[in-house]
This record gives sequence, C-alpha cells and structure tokens, in this order.
Amino acid sequence: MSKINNQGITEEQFLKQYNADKYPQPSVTVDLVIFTATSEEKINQRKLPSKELQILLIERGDHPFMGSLALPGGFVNVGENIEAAAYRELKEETNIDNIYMEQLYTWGEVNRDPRTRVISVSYMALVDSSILNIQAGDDAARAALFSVKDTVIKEEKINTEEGHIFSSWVRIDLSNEEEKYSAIVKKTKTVQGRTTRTDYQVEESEGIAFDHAKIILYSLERLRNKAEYTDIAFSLVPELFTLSELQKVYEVVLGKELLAPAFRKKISHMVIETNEKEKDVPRRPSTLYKFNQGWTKNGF
Amino acid sequence: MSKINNQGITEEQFLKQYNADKYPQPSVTVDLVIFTATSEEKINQRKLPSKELQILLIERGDHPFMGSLALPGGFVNVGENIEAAAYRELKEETNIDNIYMEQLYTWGEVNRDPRTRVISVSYMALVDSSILNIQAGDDAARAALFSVKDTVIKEEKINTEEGHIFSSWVRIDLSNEEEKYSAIVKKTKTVQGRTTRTDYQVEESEGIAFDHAKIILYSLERLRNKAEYTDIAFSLVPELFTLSELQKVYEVVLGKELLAPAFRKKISHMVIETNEKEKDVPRRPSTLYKFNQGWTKNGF
DNA sequence: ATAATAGTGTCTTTCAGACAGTATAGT
DNA sequence: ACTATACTGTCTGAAAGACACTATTAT
Repeated sequence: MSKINNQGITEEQFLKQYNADKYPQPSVTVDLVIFTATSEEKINQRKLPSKELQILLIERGDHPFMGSLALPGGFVNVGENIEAAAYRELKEETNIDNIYMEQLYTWGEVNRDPRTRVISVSYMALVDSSILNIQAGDDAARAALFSVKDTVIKEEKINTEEGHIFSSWVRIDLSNEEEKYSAIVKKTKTVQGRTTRTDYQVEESEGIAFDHAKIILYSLERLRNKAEYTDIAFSLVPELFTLSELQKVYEVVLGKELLAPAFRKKISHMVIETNEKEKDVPRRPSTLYKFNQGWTKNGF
Repeated sequence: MSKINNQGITEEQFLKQYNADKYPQPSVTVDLVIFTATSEEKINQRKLPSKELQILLIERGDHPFMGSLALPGGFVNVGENIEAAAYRELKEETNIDNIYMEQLYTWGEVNRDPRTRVISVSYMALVDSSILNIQAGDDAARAALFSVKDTVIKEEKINTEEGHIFSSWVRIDLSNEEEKYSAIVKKTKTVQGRTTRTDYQVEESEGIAFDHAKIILYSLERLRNKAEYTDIAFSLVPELFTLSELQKVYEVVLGKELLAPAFRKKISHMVIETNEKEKDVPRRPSTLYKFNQGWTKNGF
C-alpha cells in the first residue's frame, strides 16, 4: 500500500510517527467470577446432600479496600491479549488451565476504582469442585470460597409518559464458616418506547470491594440464563456424575426445585450412560453418567 | 478508614502516591455495529417488498486502512464512561439518541490495530430505517449503509483425543449500489472434555479494516440469537407497523421464511392492535400495530 | 373478475409438567 | 421389613408447525 493521505504521508510513515501517548489512557484489568457447586455437609447419613453455589474471592491485603473481599483479577499488560490475562489470573489463583470460561461484560464507569481510571473486563469461569484447589496466594492476599446467595428485597415500578422504570434491590450475601459479607445492588430497567436499558448500581456494601457486588450479580444472572438453554451447568459437575447430582446442581443454579422425570427427559440427549455405579451408599446406587460432547444439533 | 498497610501507609496516602503511568497502558476504543432493516426496491407494484439487513460503515479517509470500510467508533477519553463514549459516537454518526444499544464483546488481541495496542469494546445498535439519517461526516470519512450477508462456505470437523475441533469459514459480504466488499472469517469451536471455546479469525479481507469483519459476524450471530427469544427485532421496525412488515424483518434477521399463522400467534403477546390501517395499497390494507411494552412476564 | 396480501380456524405433533408406581441398595 | 433414593410409564395441557380457508382492497 503506497496510498498517501491528505497530509501527503504514506502508511509506513504514518505508523512510524504515530504516538499513542498523546492522550492519557485508562488502565485495563480482568476480573474473574469463578463458580463452583459444592455439597453441603451431610447431616443425615441417609439424606442426599444438597448443593451450594460458591465463588472464589480474595481478601485484599492492601489499599484500596484493604480487608474487603474482591474478585480475583489484575492488570492487563500492554503486550498481553486480554483473554491470556484472564487465563493467567485463573492459573495463578486456582492452578487450573482448561476449564469453561467466557467473557461477561466490560465495566467502564469513570469512578469505579479510587486509584485511577480502570476499565474492567469480567470473565466467568466454572469449575467442578473436585478439581478446585485454591492456591496459597502471596501474603498480601487470602483466597477462599464463599457461598453466594441473591435475594430480591424490594421492587418498584414507576410509570412514565413513554414507558416505565422498573427497579429492584438485590441483596448479595457471601458467607463462609468464618465470615459473612453482603451488599445491596439496585437494578434499574428503563423502558422507553421500544428501548430498554438496564443499569446496575451498588447501593450499600459491607466488605465487598469496588463495584464487585454488581459484577457478581451480573454473573449470577448470566449463569442462570445460560443454564436454561445451554449445557453450561455440566462444567460444575465432575467428569462422572449421577443424574441426581446433576439435578441438584441445576436446582441450585436456577434457584428452584425440579421434577426428576422432566429433568431426565430434558437432559437425556446431553448425557451418556456408563457401566459404573455409585458405591457404598445406603440406598439403591445410581448409575454414573458422562457428558455427551456430540449432543448439539448444529455441527455435523 | 485509617487502616495501615504493610508498608505503614494509610489509604489517603496510598491514593495520593499512586501513579497510574508506571506501566504503559493500552488504548481503548468503542466500535458500533448499527443495524437497520430497509425495504428493497419495489419491482412489482403489487408485490410486497422484502427487507434487507444493513449496517452503517465508514470509508476511512486516513491511515491505517485508508479507503477501507470500518465500523464507526473512536477512542474513549480518560474522563468518559465507556457507554457514554458509545452514545457519543452514535450521536455523531447518526444524530440519534434514544435507540436500542447493547454491549457486545471486548476485543483484546494485541495486534488488532497496527498503530498501537488497542482494546475495542463493541456495541450493537438497532435503528428503524424511518429514523435513520446519516450525518455528513467530516471530509476524512464517508458514512453509508451497506447490506450484510453472511454465507458459510466451508465446514470441517477434526476429532481429537478428548473432543473435536469444528471449523467453519464464513464469507461476509457488504454491498451497496456502488460498492462491494467482502471478507472471510474462520470460526473455530474447540470442544475438549466439557470445555468449549470459540475463536474468530479474519482470514482474508478485501476492503474491510482491522478485525471488523469478525466483529460484524459476531454481531450478526448475537442479533439472530436474541431475535429468537427476546423482543429485540421490534427496534428495527417503525413505531407503527404491520404484522407482515414485522414478519419480513424477522425473516431477514433469522435468515429463513416463517409461516404467518405461527408467527402471529408467537408475537401476539408483544403487540397491540391500533385503529389505524395502511393506506393506498393495491390490496386489502393491513392493520397497524404497536409494541406492547408490558408484555414481559417478569416485572409486575 | 383478478391479483395479491390480510387474517382466521383447526388439525397434528411435540414437549414440558405432574404424579403414580416400581426397583434396589444398606441397615 | 424399612428407609431413602433411583428410575419408568403415562396422562394432560400448552405451544409450535402445517395447511386450508375466508376477507378485503385497488385495478
């Protein structure tokens, strides 16, 4: 290409004289929401343990938000692909490589970080609890799993001339054997004509750093949504699993109870029966299944 | 907060001494995929015109990719929210404020821009063609609508030990009365165990700048997907519309023909009949409908 | 009358939801 | 035998797809 622009400069010359530092640039980070589903303690030997949804959080050892919980993450290097940065952080925190991860959303409000202008690209990762092995972080940070729960505590609808504004306040609870934190996120859905806009705002936060409470809420919604129409929930279960176990995972993700026959019919295309069975259980042992990679209709 | 970190510094002191310029930072841009559905020329007076899906593109007036087509967009200022930057660009290009827009994906490969490290946050906007009014850009850029078509030209499946790799090559065609451009994007879906990863790669590009061909493909897939289970397609139609018109929009978005009775049943909850009818048409005039804002089940 | 689309009624098939009932392990 | 879960069969009702049929306008 030897085209010349209206200043009489060729492409090579243009690129040579280009100066990226003309303007100040925002910093870019990745933040990871790493989900697992673990079994609760068996209270009754006979009863099947139910599942809990948990996420990996880090107790911050430095300013800002020192002592608060934050999502694992860090700055993206100038010479590093964003996705590579996300995988790097995942590896650092959990020592896992090859798990389900998807980009969620990019948070770009000007004042989300008190240090400087920081844009955060968030990712959601799903790990089966048998693999998860939290790394002992450096002394500045302690990582731990926390159970997540989201509860709608208030809803409000205001009718406007051309539509309405629907607000709901969601409390995010993060708890451990030792600790308990929570935040309230206001979610506003503005319908005006045919346009809908959704906005998340952290209203109160006890011990949850930055705007991470809203990132957690967003990821919960995405996980729930995708669990309805994709095979995403299989990533939360070990390689061999029973259908009851899978059902319990679906129940905790979707936040509702399911009927076994309907559930079995629905997922029957996505699983393959193995010859193995559960062992040493005080009841009829259930068959172990594995994921059927080829279940999808598209892709011959 | 008067906590002191392990260097004996309080939060105020920490923030005061924080230097964001320690490391070089990437530049951040927003790129917009602005869709419209327009009627094709009426060849036959009697026949109903079919719809075409179009996107707004800019012919670049400067290096790099001078003369190529690019998505409208620009750099995000350090003091500007990302979303605000997207709305600003939309306004500059189309003079429209209040339309449907959603964040799509953030593209973070290191070498996507020859100038410097540029991370692009892409947005999808939907405009009804009766409103769209392209602004005369500055002399460095010409904006115009181009019809989009995506065609799968080749598919391939390779079985691996723990799964398979499914690749498809998609040709993106952008055309106008005057011009015609195209690119080939390779889409790779890697299934390994329970993990699926999808990757997009521009293989050939005739006159489409940067990696914008893959952003366009990604947005087409998202639009199609969302049209199936949301009311997103209503944004491509004027405030008052006939059901046939709406159906034609769905057909062009989904890329397949629909049966009228099934279609009417499906969208009946989302529309409200008005008293008005089409005028001056050489056939039975159809009733005009408007969008029913309150159709959604959630939100009381 | 004719061309062309607007719009309705109804049949079939598919699938989710509900529930009753049978099977099988350990204790 | 009993308990708790594993697993299956079948009914019902809602929704999607297919098709035939009627309605209404300008020319």
